[in-house]
Amino acid sequence: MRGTPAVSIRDVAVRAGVSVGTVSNVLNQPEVVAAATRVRVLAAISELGFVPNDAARQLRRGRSRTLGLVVLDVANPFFTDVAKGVEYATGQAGMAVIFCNSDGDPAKENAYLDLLEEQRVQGVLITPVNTPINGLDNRLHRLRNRGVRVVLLDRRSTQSDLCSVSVDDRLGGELAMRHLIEKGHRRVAFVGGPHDLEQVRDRYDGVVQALATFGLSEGQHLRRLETPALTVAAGRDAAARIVGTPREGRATAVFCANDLLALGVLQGLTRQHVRVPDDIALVGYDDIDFAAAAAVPLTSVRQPRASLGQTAATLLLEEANDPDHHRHRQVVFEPELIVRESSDRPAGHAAG
Amino acid sequence: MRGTPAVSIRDVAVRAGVSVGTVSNVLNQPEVVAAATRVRVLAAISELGFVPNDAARQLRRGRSRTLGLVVLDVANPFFTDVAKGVEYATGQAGMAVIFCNSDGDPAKENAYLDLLEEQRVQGVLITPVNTPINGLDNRLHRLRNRGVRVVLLDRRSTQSDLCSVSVDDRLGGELAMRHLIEKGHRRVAFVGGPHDLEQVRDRYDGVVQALATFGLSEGQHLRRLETPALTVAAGRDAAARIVGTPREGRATAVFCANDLLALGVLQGLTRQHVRVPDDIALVGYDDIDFAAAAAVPLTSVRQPRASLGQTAATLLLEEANDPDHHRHRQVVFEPELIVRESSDRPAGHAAG
DNA sequence: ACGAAGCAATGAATCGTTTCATGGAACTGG
DNA sequence: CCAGTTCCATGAAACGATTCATTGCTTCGT
Repeated sequence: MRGTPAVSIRDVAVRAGVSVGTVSNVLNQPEVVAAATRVRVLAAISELGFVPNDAARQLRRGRSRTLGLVVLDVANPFFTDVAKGVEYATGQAGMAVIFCNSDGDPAKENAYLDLLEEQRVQGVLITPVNTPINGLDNRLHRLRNRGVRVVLLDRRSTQSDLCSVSVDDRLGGELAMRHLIEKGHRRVAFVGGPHDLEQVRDRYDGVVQALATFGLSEGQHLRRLETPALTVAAGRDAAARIVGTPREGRATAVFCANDLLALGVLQGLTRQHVRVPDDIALVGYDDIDFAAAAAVPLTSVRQPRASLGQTAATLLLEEANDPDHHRHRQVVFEPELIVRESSDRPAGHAAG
Repeated sequence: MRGTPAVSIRDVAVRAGVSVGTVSNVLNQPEVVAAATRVRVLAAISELGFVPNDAARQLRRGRSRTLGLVVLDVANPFFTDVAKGVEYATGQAGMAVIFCNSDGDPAKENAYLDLLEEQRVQGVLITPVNTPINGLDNRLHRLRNRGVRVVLLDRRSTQSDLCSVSVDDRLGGELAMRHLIEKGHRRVAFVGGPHDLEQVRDRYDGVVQALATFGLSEGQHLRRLETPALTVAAGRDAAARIVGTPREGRATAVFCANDLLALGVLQGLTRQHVRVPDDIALVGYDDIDFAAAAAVPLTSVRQPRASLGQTAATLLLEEANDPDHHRHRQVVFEPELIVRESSDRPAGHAAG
């Protein structure tokens, strides 16, 4: 009942009446083996149900067939979509992904990096917990020195000695704000925070940029509501603050630094019987699946999530396959504004 | 610049002036090594930055330190939460998880199982694409015969030779329906499908059971709307059908087989200016995070997702650590009704 | 008919660990 | 002082694959 003793390449060799080297050749470079022999070996493999032991192969070859993906939160749809992109690219190349969840905790991140190093992964795709300000953090640096390739995910590498794949957050903010301005909104609230998150800052800068483009002053047309986190609860609170202000000075549109905030704002507004988009327009960021699924479908800035993952994986494989000619690249994707009902009405046309 | 040649246990041995066996002992059973020696070896390890090669260890030991998790969809919050539970349990035990996404495609599932077999994983936690009607499907059977332990996730094993971890869907349906009946609803729509999904059927059966408990007839009080899938779009369509029926005969409450459907129904109703819960009460299933985040917070049946994953992993580790005394178990969790605003109003009290 | 060349297959060495039989040193008690 | 224990450390074998120098056959050209 307990597992049958594992079948090794040696058993296959015996069964097929050839040497182990030949079996290995059938597996790895079938073209050098005579057709008749190959057929015989394949038959033996299938009769015995032989499955190669990857540990042995890896040991001999010196490198593994896997790569690590370290994200901040598995439960975040953003990262699962990125993961799908990674999976797609690696699947094509016959590689496996070890999916790790740092949960934003540096200790967990470290533990996973250790594990990945023990696994001798070909490389690591990572959204680091601590944004590497000046080049890489020590830990990642050490990894690289050991021959583990590193690609930053959703983070822009400031140094050119490292591949990175990110999205232009400034542009995203600008797109969203231009849309609201064009719809006629002149009092807009920006909801997001903490403001020292690079992504929040960049999106805000884009907003300011859009105002400038239209010759509108920041002080007069923009109100910034800082939140303690990018969560639904924080959005709900922000909505309360917005509704709390007298109607005359109240923003006619809200742009949130991510969709969770926007969903929270929507919930808060709904609770206070403020209608979206009739009374207040709403724009989110990320275009997670639930943005389109909201009670009022949410306008949002879409990031090419799957492409992010796929490109990151491709860069890594590229470097792995030809380390000598590899030039590190910093790929920056452009986000796209998806207009839906939550902002699709000219400002000030509240239908009673 | 390219990676330094890897440091092996032999280098550590030389540096510390001991034999390789001793270094290995420091790593695996420190207590048998004299304190002074141990200190010296540990110093050498840290000076050289030695990281053990897991492939070699695995090859020698014959088993790996990893386990596979195969789910139907990484992007589904249900599975990511399960994954978190798995991760928690395995992290405790110092094991790694290879997270695989079958996407409901038998071919992908198969490819991943091959890969996991090559990795010689200790075991596999899987929600199989094809529900194993009579015991295991061939593929999983073969795996088991090879010594790979298998635990079914979110599927009940009908045979006692296999561990499984699932949730009582019938009870979940019953809880939801009792709640609606107690709130005074007497015309309820059940939205879900396709009806040959076991989970949909079980939840429906629970609903019928609840009606019976209250002595209410199925024909008179229940209307079943079958959907082609458990998606937001399908929910939206269902809402249109509900709103399409004349007010007198219209359901006063809707129970959806999952939260995606419920969110779709909510969207559809909102679009038609039907208010929830004032005009129609709404109950979902799964209690995904976005249920609480909906414009009208959704009542839903919560499944202990993380516990599912954690328990599955624990069962597997248990079996792995002591195969001889292991008794296969089929764990069935109880779901819990989380009442929120979407159903928290007595029937027929529409506020104008 | 003989040497060269080409093609297939061989089998030993190797990767980095763990494991375990063996050995030596240091103690113990009589 | 010796036999018996205990305690540590040693070093070679083994895990299952890949790799490559070597060998054995054919075939070909002359």
